[in-house]
This record gives sequence, C-alpha cells and structure tokens, in this order.
Amino acid sequence: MKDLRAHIANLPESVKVRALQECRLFEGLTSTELNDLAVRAVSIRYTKGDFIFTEGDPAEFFFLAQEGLITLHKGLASGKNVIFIIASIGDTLNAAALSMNKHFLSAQAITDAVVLRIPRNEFWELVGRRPQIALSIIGLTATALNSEYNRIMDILGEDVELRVVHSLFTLATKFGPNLMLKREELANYAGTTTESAIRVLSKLKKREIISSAGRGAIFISDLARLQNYRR
Amino acid sequence: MKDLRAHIANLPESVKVRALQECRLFEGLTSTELNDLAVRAVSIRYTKGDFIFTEGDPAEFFFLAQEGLITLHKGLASGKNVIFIIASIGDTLNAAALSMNKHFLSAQAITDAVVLRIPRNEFWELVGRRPQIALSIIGLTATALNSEYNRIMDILGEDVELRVVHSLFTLATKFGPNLMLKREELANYAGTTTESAIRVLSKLKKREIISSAGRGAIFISDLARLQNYRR
DNA sequence: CGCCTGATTGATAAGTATCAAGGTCGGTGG
DNA sequence: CCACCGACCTTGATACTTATCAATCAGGCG
Repeated sequence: MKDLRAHIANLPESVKVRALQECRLFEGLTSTELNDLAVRAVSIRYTKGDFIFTEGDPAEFFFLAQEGLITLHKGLASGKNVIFIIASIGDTLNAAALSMNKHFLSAQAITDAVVLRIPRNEFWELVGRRPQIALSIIGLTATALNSEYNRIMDILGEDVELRVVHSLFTLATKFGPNLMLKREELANYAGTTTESAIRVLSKLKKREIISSAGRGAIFISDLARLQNYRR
Repeated sequence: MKDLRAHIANLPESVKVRALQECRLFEGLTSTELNDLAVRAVSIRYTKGDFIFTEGDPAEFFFLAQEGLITLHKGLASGKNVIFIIASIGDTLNAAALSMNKHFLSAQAITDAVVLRIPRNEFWELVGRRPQIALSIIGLTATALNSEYNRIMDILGEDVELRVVHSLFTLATKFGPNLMLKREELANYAGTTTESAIRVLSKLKKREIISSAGRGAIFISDLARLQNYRR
C-alpha cells in the first residue's frame, strides 16, 4: 500500500512566482503582488497516483499545477472514469468550482507532481482587489464550457475512431508530439475503453501516423495527417 | 416561406424590469439601476422557429429570455442537433459566450418568444460598475460547466433509456410536469434519436409514469417514480 | 526467475441508429 | 362540411458500432 500523504515542499518564493506567472489568471499582477501571493501560497508535493482532492469534497483552497501532470476526472458507477482535463504547469485545478462550495471533479497526479495552493478566502480577497482576475475567471470558465459543448458534439456525432484521433490531436497541441500517457488514460480522456483506444492506435501505427514510444507513451510522428484524419 | 424578420416590441419599461428581476445576474441591483438597464434594453419578438443568433456569429449583444421557450443548441454534421439548454423567462442566452467574441451555440425560439437585448459594451460597463455581477456570471458559468460534466457522465455511462428519463426529470424540475416539447426536441436534448426517445416514452406510458398530453406535449404524472426509475 | 502491470488481439453480445412503413391529428381549401 | 395534406408520432426489422469477456504477450522490477 502506497503512502498517500503529500508533503509540503517549502520551495523558494521565486519558484512559486514562476508557476503563478504561467497562469492566465494572474497576468496583470505586479511583481510585488505576485510575491505577496507566492508568500501565501504553499507548494505541496504529490507522488504519482495521489489524489489532490476528490469530487464532492468542500473546496477550501484554490489549486494551481506547478509541476507534473494532473488529471481532472469524474468516476463512473461502473468503476471507469472520464478524464476532462489533463493539467500541467500554470493550469488551475478548480477555478470554476471555487465559486461553488464543492469540487466538481477529482484531481489525481499521474506523474509525481507539485501543486500550489492558496486558501479560498485569500484568493477571493485578491479577486476583490483586482477585478480583472474575475474577468479572467469568466474567460477561463467560458472557454472550458465551450470545450465541453464541443466534446459532447464529438461524443454524440463521431465514432470512437474519430474521437480518439481528436483526443490525440488536442493533447498533442497542448503537450507536444510525445505524450506520456498510458493507453487507459487516453481511453478515459476520449470517453471509450482501453481496448477500443488500442484498436485505433494500432490502425494509426499501421498508417505510420504514430509510433509507440514504449510503455506509457505515444509518439505522434505525423501531426498533419492526424489533424486531417479520415477513416 | 415564413417571415423570419423579428419585430422590436417596445414594451413598457415595467415589463422589461420584471424580466430583468427574474435573472440571477441582476439580483443586487437597486430599482433605479434596473430601470436604467430596462431603458437601454430592447425587447424583440420572435415567431416560433426563428433564430435569435447562430453558432459562430459575433456576439454583439447580451440576450435575456423574457417570454416563451428558446433552445440553445449546436448542429451536427449529420443534420441533427443537440439541445444544451431550454431557456425561459430570466435565463441568459449567452452570458458565458459574451466574454468571447463569438456565440458558442445557436438560439432558436420553439414557441413565439420575446427576448431582451442589451449592447455588449453597455453590459460590460455595468459589470465594471457592479463587480458583483461578474461574480454572478462566474457562478452561472461554473454551474453550466458542472451540468455539462454531468451530462457527459450520463452519455458515456448510462444507456439511452436512463438518459431520456433523466432528461425528463431535469426538464420537469424546471418547467413543471407539463412539458410542451415535441418528441424530437426531447430526443435532441437527451442526445438520442426521435425513435429511441419514443420507445422510452412508450415504456413509461405503459408503466403509467407519463401520459402523453397530445401532440407536442408530454405530461408527467408520477414524478417520484421518474426520479427513482430503474429499467 | 517469476510476478505484476500494461498492451494487444480476437470472439461475442448488447445497445442503438437507421431504414421502412404506417398511423393519427389538426388545419386548410374545395 | 368533408376530404385531403402535412407534420408529428409510433412500431417493427435490420445492421452496425462498440463494449465486454477472454486469452496472450511483453517488459521491468523485486
């Protein structure tokens, strides 16, 4: 049984500031403000597999990814789960949910990861002082909403093959052609089963659009053909 | 061919104020402010079937439903479409999309309808003066986002039968047990075909959970059994 | 070396869209 | 006033997609 307790990292402020700067929400802040925020922020280190928070938990902190990959997902009664977002440095884990009292999604580290966290009320105080941040949250949440509309269109309108291809393309746009994901994670992101995702990958490999880069990795060798993919 | 041109209604301010009051965004406003807003707002009358705006159009106005039912949907390549929201009095048609430049969804009147519209920049000026409105937009958008997460879980995790049942329950919670919707509209809301939706309805009628209330209507006679429905 | 996790392929079954064929109702025009 | 027409509703048969179940393989790590 793995030790699930996370560790407070106590990183120097400069490292935290760098993560805050990566986040769209804090774009307009002066370096003094960023420093203030960094002082209030605590970095926490998680081990691959650890949960940072769970769907339905009270949302007491604002969370920001600082290092590593973190999935934001929801569990299905059948035991499988659906990955909505894969967060990396500068991505907020729960900016939208913070306005409600509970987390919408679960956050789980899929690599070793470091997360910045700021108490909920301190975050809202800052938003009160800097209304621009509220507008950025609106933008962020609206963008997320639009992505989910599009995902639904994809799920209802396209077959599994196209969905996996679209997922690969989206992920490659964010993370580059070298995806450090297991087949299962890709499947959960695309909303299908591991087996079905693998069948699509096999087909893509035969067409030399991807080449598997070993366990837990997928290398996309021809992004252009992936984008214009037709069965 | 139907006349698609909508008509400016020029309703008295008091009628417009009533619609504004129904909207969660304007809860904290004084009656003076509401009146100011009502003066700037134009009511427009649409005939059943008319489009108020279309997916991808530039979002130049803030829209609020004042009378009638309006679907917010997106078209699928196959010609079918997916209904995300059915808006009625007090519902915003595009609060989230207003922060982007384009409409995410199409808005179509499915009954004769009246809509309030406020120029985009005047709306944002108001938000600037009253930061509480920005927070309400965050709340509204976050709630919408959470709904779509749940819808995706439903689509991926439940069969069509449960999805139609859930849709009926959600709609009945908002509109009451007497739903003035065509089978096709219900199907588009549930993300299935008209035929499949009808098969579910037939089953529900056999179990006396619903009774069809004539063409273009569904009457839910046993909401409790609908909520706890198992196949 | 053997075990555990992840990847892969094949066979099968279930669920649902699709296609096809009426059926029903309300409105409209002769 | 009646008959027809069009929109909507309903049911049945079929085919296709994809989940599920089962078996095997590959590689890293203790």
